[in-house]
Amino acid sequence: MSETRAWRTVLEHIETQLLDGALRPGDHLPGERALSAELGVGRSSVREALRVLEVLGLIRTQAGSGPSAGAVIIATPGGAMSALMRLQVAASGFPVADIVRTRLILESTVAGELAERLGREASEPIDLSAADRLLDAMDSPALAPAEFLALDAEFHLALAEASGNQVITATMAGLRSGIEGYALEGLAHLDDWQATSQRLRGEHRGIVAAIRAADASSARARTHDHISGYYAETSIHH
Amino acid sequence: MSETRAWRTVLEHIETQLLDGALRPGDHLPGERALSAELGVGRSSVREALRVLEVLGLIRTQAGSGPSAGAVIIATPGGAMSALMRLQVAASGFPVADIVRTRLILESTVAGELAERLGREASEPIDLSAADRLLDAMDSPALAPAEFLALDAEFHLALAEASGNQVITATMAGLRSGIEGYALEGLAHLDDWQATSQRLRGEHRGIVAAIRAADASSARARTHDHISGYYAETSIHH
DNA sequence: CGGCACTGTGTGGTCTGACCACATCTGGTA
DNA sequence: TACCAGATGTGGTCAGACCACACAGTGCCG
Repeated sequence: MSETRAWRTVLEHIETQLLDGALRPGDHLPGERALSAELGVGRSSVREALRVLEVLGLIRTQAGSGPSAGAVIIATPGGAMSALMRLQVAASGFPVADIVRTRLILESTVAGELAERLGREASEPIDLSAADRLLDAMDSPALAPAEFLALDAEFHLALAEASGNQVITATMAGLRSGIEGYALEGLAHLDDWQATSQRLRGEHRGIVAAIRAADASSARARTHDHISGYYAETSIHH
Repeated sequence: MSETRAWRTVLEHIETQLLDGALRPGDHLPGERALSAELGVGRSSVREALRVLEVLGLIRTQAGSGPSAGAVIIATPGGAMSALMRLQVAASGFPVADIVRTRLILESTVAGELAERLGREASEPIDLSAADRLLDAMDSPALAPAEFLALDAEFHLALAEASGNQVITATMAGLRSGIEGYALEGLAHLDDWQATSQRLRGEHRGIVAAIRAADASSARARTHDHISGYYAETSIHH
């Protein structure tokens, strides 16, 4: 039973102190070398534990010396840890409907913002060339659904990238990958793939046109309709 | 560009392969020594990254050799998305500004939708009791910034949960954990914490009131102002 | 006397090399 | 054929060595 892995003991030690109140937000942790000696484990094990705590948002590390930035700092109250872990363990797949609704929110907003910015500031030009290129690529005749889907994904991501918000881009990439399978399955069962793909291509161009026209509300609406229509047609339900 | 911490490059490398589909559940990762050589980082850095992935439930490690238990295995069935998001946010270091902008979009929309649904459908009642409870908890006198921050995080998450969209809830949790450290730091440097906390509490109540009044546009605006005001005041910049 | 550059010290960040325990594979033996 | 001891390679861990950085003095110079 004493088979506990070394970094675990470090994690448990800190977690215990957090729950006890011995460590409170804002406190400094002992140095890595001190923890290592105190707990009888190697510094590398201490670091593995600290890395976990850091990624979980419980800790902030800062090199150098001095009071404000010398050691490691607890950044979050104790209960957050188990909560975070539970949350992440419980994540056994999201409902597709939730993914779609989130796409709607994010992408509509992105399209609207692009249009607004393009209308407002000429200083920092918005680069839609990537989107244009993908638009053309999707016009290739006899494109298989899977190939179209890949280009479509790139197109939507290109708009997000044009917006410059890395978080939205990454989130969209994640969402997309989460439903890729469903999306492909939906396309494969379509009655008239040719007609659908033509409609989707038209909608894509409409979105870009609305952005270029600096028509934010149209860009938002077209994006919204494009995505919701897509999932409605491909019969993707929760 | 060598600014990136070594273990992050490992994390990003694996994350990319996961999103690409190059690594699928059940696959074996290269050995720690191989990864170390391949990415040009030390084995200790590889281990720190693997430890994070393990705690996040994305990976299983097993000592020894042989096919079934030799290397490291991707253990995720596909629900890894929230873990991935948290990873992307917390580990790959997004600009704080992007995180804030994404919060603005997501949370404003959530508040607006809650208000709309509360006004429309009486069939499926919206449960705001958790939010109410946290509202009261935040009224405790002499609450330290860190404690307030924890309750604040729970409050915002409670609204997301009330909306029922699991993706948004998970994303918000990830975003939040990604900037917790910065947020705390910002609060610690405030001139008048008492006044600020009182204002924030008032804004919280205003948001909930707007939702209860089924006033979607007000709920959206109040949420937007609350969040953007918060980050403006705490001087959190990218 | 006041400010500024320099040096010392301790921290996290990283790499390397070395063990250990274990699961597996190998090959030889009964 | 059946079985068992060594070879092999993996993750788990440790110790030691640098580096870059942030700070606290220190002391020269204006």
